[in-house]
Amino acid sequence: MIATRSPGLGPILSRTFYRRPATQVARDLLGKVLIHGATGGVIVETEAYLGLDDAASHAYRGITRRNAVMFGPPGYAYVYFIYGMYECVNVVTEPDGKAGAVLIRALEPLLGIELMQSRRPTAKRPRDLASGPGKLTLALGITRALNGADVTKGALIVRDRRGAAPFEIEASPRIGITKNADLPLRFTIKGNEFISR
DNA sequence: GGTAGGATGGGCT
DNA sequence: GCCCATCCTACCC
Repeated sequence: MIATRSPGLGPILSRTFYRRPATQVARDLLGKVLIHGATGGVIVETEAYLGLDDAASHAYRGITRRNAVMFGPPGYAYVYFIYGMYECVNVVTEPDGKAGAVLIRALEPLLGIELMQSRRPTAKRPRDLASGPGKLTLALGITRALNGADVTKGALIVRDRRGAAPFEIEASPRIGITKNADLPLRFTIKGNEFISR
């Protein structure tokens, strides 16, 4: 089902949008468009990661060199390296000084699809291009060089969308974690075929 | 349709 | 030295 596809990009999301609780931002990012350079897609799956109270969060044990961006001002990218091979992208939420971020887990490809395919030669079908946090960073060319980048301006941005069909939000447990794994902090566009599972 | 196992290296105890 | 906010291939229904 392609419930979200239709043209009409709106304005870039403001810093105020991100200066809110991670759980709220995670829900509200669904249906928005993540863009890097000539490539981009509709956000169809997110996860909220909280701060010092969330054992699954990189921020749980306090500030370190890796996670420092999560403790800074909202509206910046937190990109980290995982499993020796992949990178994942978050947007930082909450006011400056309070840790929180939203992991972008899946996109419905929208812009620069041919370029994404060339970056993801193992993808057999469009739904495999960006249906996972490591896949979408490859498809969009997002690397750790973008850690700390301002997502309210520049090459990596999130834009609103006009004229998209309405959708339902489904909440479920976060994927791939073992600690604090019961909370329903994963959000998906219900029925969308581009989610990670 | 489904899943088990391996790849691969930074981060932190 | 162990733990990962993962993905792909091979193999089995």
